[in-house]
Amino acid sequence: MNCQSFETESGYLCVYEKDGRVFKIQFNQRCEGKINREIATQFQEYLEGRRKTLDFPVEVPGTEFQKRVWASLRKIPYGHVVTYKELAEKLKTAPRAVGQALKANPLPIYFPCHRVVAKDSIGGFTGGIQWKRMLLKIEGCEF
DNA sequence: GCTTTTTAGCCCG
DNA sequence: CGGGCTAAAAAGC
Repeated sequence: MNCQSFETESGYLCVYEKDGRVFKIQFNQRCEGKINREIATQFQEYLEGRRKTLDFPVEVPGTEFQKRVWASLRKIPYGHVVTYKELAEKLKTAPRAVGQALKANPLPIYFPCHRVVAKDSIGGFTGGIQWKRMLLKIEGCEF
């Protein structure tokens, strides 16, 4: 596992890689370099199973609805899963709309969309269902 | 702008 | 399995 941080024209970028797959994470301008390295460390610790929550300030682009859904993801406890339907009921919307919003998740792991599964299956995950399985496994959740 | 299609779901027969 | 429901976003007009 490798995790690095860079400065780019639009903000800071954190890249982490495992098993040949790459996640790229973009941060807003307000993140200090010091905080940025701290963030990279948080991701690394999470992937090694030594950290349960990621916590740092971030601003992501999205509609009001999407941001509301993403925020709600962070209330799902570590190692716990909910279904699209349960989340939809909580947010007073429809399961498919939740799926749409999760698909647009700009910051996986920080917004733990892998903790949302379908009623009778694991559901989807952008960039590979293997990631979802792996992340759940890290959290000790066999699915 | 307004209309149609698409979607990481779900339920019923 | 196959349709019908559904809300949001994207694509089409």
